[in-house]
Amino acid sequence: MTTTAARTSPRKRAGNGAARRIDADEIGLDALVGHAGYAVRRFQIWIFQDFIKTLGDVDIRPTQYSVLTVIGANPGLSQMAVAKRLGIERARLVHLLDSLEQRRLVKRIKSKTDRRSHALHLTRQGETALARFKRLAAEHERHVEDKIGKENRERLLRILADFT
Amino acid sequence: MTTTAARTSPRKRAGNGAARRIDADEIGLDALVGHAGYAVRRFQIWIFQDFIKTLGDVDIRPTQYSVLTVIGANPGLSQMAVAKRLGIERARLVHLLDSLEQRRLVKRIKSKTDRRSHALHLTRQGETALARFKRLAAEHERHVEDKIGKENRERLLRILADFT
DNA sequence: GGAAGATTGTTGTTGACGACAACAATTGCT
DNA sequence: AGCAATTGTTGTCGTCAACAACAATCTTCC
Repeated sequence: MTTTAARTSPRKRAGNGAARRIDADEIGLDALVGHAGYAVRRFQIWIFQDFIKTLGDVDIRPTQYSVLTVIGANPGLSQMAVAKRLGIERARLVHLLDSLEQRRLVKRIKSKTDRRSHALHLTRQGETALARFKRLAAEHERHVEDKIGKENRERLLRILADFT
Repeated sequence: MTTTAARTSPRKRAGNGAARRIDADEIGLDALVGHAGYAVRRFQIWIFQDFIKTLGDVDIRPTQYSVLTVIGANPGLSQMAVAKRLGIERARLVHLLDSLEQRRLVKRIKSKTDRRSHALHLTRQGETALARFKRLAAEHERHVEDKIGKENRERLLRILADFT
């Protein structure tokens, strides 16, 4: 509770009113550099924006893409199973599926073994649409490579493999 | 537009109703593996939750911490400068500062050189509080190390250095 | 077999957050 | 002096996570 870490070299003595014009990128981040969370947050914003832009023509957002992909690879899953696997709240998945079902990409089929749950399937057009989405997503992934480098991207995927 | 990539090996024939119990982690992610965005999103969620939990006693969220840190390292900045540097909307920063000012951590001082803008400063208690926050944030960062490994964390920071 | 407890999908609320638009006060440009 | 740009502010809208409550339906246990 002493003063040791209190002030970490203020870069600019500001008696009171801000003095001269500040060039916006000469502002120190101090402790923020070295915080993984900050870097990851900024990167994630960049990556999502590029994804949304790249898949803009087909109007598919990252979460929607992840839902479609999982259903496509595991037809018949329940909403609970999809939600748990993707780390989405099941309350949230309801709206996502409402939207995807209105667009005729997904079907909710009443399960006969458990009448509480729905078995999720892609429609025919859902499957062909997903194929197109995957091509666009691959293009997005190439943008990531261009941004951080091919090797760095692979390194990053390896580091974060446990979180998938 | 053909059928090439349409269905990528559904792991489980689901005639209609979902058959047996699904063990929740035997669900394939298919194309999602290999997408940097997905891994980064999951990691970011983990990291934020740990940050919020670790700084739970002092009730400081990541964005608040970043604002305090930048002001602490660059006293006298305008709201515009802080917002631009951190990639926050200036509209959003208004509420953040309202909250931090109510908690007596930050002062808005009317600039004399530009009467539109405010010079942002930490209060006395803001400085001592930030020192404590930094210690807790360092503890959080240690959790990250425990999770992905010391070298991996450094590698990751190096890869994403451009985004800070 | 039947009561008690858990699960599934659904609806609704709250709060953090980003994206915009509009506005008054002030500054800068010319 | 006049007009465009900037700064802080207020407000709206949409996304998203976290909860809580509920009806219908399993599951468990006696």
